[in-house]
Amino acid sequence: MRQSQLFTKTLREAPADAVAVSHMLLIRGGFISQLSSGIYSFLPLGFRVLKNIENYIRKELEKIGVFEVSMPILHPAEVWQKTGRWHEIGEELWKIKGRQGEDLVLSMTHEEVIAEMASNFISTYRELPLVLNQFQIKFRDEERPRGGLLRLKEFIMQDAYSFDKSEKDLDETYHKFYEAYLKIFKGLDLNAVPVKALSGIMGGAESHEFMLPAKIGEDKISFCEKCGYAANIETINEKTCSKCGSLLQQQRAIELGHIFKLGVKYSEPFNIYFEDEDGLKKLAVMGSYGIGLDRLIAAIVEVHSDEKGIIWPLVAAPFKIHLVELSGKGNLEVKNESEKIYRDLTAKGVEVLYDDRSDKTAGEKFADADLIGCPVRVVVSNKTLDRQSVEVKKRNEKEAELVPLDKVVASMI
RNA sequence: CAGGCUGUAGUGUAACGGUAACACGCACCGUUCGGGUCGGUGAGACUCCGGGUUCAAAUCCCGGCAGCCUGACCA
Repeated sequence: MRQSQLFTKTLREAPADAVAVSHMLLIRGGFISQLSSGIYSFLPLGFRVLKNIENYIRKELEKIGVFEVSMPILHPAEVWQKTGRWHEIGEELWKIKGRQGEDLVLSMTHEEVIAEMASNFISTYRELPLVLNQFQIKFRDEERPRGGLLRLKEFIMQDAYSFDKSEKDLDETYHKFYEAYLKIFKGLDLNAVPVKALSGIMGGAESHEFMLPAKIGEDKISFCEKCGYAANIETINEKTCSKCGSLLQQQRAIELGHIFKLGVKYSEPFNIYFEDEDGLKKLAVMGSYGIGLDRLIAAIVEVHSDEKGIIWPLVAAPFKIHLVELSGKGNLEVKNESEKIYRDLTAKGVEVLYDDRSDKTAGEKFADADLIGCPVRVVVSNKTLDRQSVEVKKRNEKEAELVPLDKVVASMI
């Protein structure tokens, strides 16, 4: 993509009301744009990040055998009344009226809808376990949205729902997600720690939250920096790590994901019965598993930035390579060589943001590249061409290196 | 929702109660070209909205609305 044509530009200063680092940088870099409190648009750069993360998570979850679906965000009140959550959940549940005066709910979560749907299809143990996944908008009428993307009224969630034959089978499915989530966060360079948690309005027996230690975090956890052990709700007052014995740190953390063993809380009201091997009718045992993608983006930026801007992990980066040409007004050789590299890399399927702007100085281009934070910056200038090469610098490293022109494309694939 | 803070151009900031200024950004001209070059010209604001006080309100008062921060809940 050519930066000269990119919608939206970077800002030198963050809006005065931005406090969170991620909020400031995402606004300054032109990733998001606020519509109102807790409601944001994704601009081209931000949308690419969102889609990259979504695709990454999708790939990882496909490995544990999920099927992807897409459920409505507009729900008839009846399904929410069936489980009692229509009344149980307070103001946070977004209720609206249809033109006939009928009550509707905006998708706060999808247990009800998936249970309603699954009840029509599950009939035998042979169909279990079943795991359905989606990436869908959630609406929550938050009392107080905050920190840019950290806490929103409307956000995208990866939410999966599992149906098992027994508690024991659910344990297995649950464990698969537990491991998959750890892997997903790790792949995004996030050191998230699982913490045993309360199930809250989701109900069910057991649940784990995946917490990322971060200054801006809203929750407190006891966390061992040595081995990654985190105290759960029962052991929150422990002083030392029960694994390695070192002192636990009280830390603020961001909740990135939450997994639940729901049991039969939803399968019961929706009659999700199946026939088991012995011909007996049994209730399917459910689990649910969710990650907030917008918050995930904010969290990445919170822990991966410096004073100059964002440092995206490879899988999240809007572009893998930021190609910067310093042709000034007239250096055709630099221009032509840059265009060629851009064409060649793009043809090979490499995602390149090409700073072809002719009205910007080198300093501005560098500042923007640092702010936007693509993992690799490639500079083409008369200086580098004198040596028949380009300059390659990783965003998370200090030193740049020269790469010969004839090896550039190959080295980037 | 309770408490607090703040609303001035796209962004950041000014303006004693005297009729809105500066920087960045944007447009144009020239200049410069490896870390936000320099100079010039120009466009851009019913000072959030509604009342009130006053000869006079961005400024003081009241009421709304909006945004942010602190709490609880959550991804």
